[in-house]
Amino acid sequence: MTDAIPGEPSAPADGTGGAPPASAPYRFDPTATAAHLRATHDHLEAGEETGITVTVAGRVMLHRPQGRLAFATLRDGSGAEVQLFALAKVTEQFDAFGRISLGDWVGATGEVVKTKVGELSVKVSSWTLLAETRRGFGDKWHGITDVDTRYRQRYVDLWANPESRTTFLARSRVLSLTRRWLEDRSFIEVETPVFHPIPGGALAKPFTTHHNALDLDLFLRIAPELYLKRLVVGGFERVFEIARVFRNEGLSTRHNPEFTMLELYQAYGDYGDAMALTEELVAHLATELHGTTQLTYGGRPLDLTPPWRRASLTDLVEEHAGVHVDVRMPVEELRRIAREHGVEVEDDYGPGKLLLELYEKTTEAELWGPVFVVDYPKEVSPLARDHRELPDMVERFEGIVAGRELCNAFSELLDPVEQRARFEDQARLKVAGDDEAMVVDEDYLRALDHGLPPTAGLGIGMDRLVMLLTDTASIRDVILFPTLRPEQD
RNA sequence: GCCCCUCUAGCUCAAUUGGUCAGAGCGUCGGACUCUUAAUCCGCAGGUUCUGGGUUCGAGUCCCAGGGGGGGUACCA
Repeated sequence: MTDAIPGEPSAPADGTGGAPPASAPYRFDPTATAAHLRATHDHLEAGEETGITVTVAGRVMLHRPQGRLAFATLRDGSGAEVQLFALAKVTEQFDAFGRISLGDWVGATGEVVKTKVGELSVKVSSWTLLAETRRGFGDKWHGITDVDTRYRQRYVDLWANPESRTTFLARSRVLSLTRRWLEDRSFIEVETPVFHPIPGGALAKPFTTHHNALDLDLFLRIAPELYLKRLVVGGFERVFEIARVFRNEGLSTRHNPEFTMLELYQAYGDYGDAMALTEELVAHLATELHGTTQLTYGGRPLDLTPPWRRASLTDLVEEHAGVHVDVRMPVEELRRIAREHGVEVEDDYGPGKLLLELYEKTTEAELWGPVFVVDYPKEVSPLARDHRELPDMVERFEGIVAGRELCNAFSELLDPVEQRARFEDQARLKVAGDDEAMVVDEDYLRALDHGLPPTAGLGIGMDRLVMLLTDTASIRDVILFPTLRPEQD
């Protein structure tokens, strides 16, 4: 209805004009959604009228004024579209209806009908402009394909590209279904601090910030793990948190500096329970979203049907690198094997680190999965409990799905004395220059002193899980507002 | 951090080997039209070709630097 000014706001400096129009109502009461109308009135014959009056509201996606008639296609929050059908004889302010612009928000009241050619419509008796667009709305056929615009102006992407909308609705469902599924199994959802005085629970570089009143340096959490286990000590036997975590690392199609991690802890369980829980949860989500656990990802089949394969890390290395390795081999031999397989090694790598490097460089990328990679070296797993059979190993697994890590879990380390020793090993690495190593968390050790029962712990990258379930290639396609460099004028 | 690719009206895209090439469709604005479906038809407006240098008689096109974005790699769960 107004001049859409390309690129720049057109509103006069005095603040008059522009959206929303002065005439916009303060509230509006739609009585039906487009999806509802389609579901209930699709059977109408062409030309049939119902006598039923409804009020709808949404954004104008197409507009076809035609003399004494005018049509507009309205899309609303239901994601569906319904046609508005205006006639000079029937519709109030008919002339103005003919000047609606693509992208305007319109509310309209009228009878549910099908036009002579069979299009379900609201025959508009009265209508109101709820907001007008002052920016061009994008190509009505191609939508918005420029990825910069899609990420920076998600509000445009969501309207212009239905598949984007579908993906984010799927994300919302995944979170909702996950909560319900866990609550049905007696897990309670908790919230733990985002500000940590000591970064912990994972090996990663933190963001730092400062609290002025306390004159205190704080870290944005890299994982909620240590707080959640404190809650198990406190008697919350099954807890979970859907936690935004922050890691000061590179960006990629699989990495965003802030991302969402589901962590859960289950008292009296071990890592075998965590595997069962993981595969059941993921299968449940796939079934709810797609009606099947047989999916495709990036054009490749992906069968999420439980049970998933379980294979030890060392067996997988043998399978893919063709070499038998064991964490108890002499460190020189492991170093030689690693070098032979083109793995760059540092002098201070112990046997466990060498084994992990060998696995990550030769094997991990070859795995499509789903597969649980089971049993990791103690040296690289400071929070996991000693393996009940294998020396120098811990009860830990990672789930690899579609060639990438989806989750990480273990039988939790319970013993405060052992935990202190692990922390101190980490602290030595930190001093030696490893800025991802952990530091000693005295309060966490004190919590363990109070007694942590046998506990299974699990962390799932929810962004990556949503990628799997929506068949999207980049994590930016499942994060509404991904981290980008700021625009500059 | 490093490497490669990319950036033209609001949107989607064109512009032989550097040579009136700055264009089209859609959208916007104005007009016509009583059942349209990406409606159709007529008309107007709309660009510092990401920015800044350079080479050249001549640069959207080639070179350099910077910026945004994408992909890969490194680091990284």
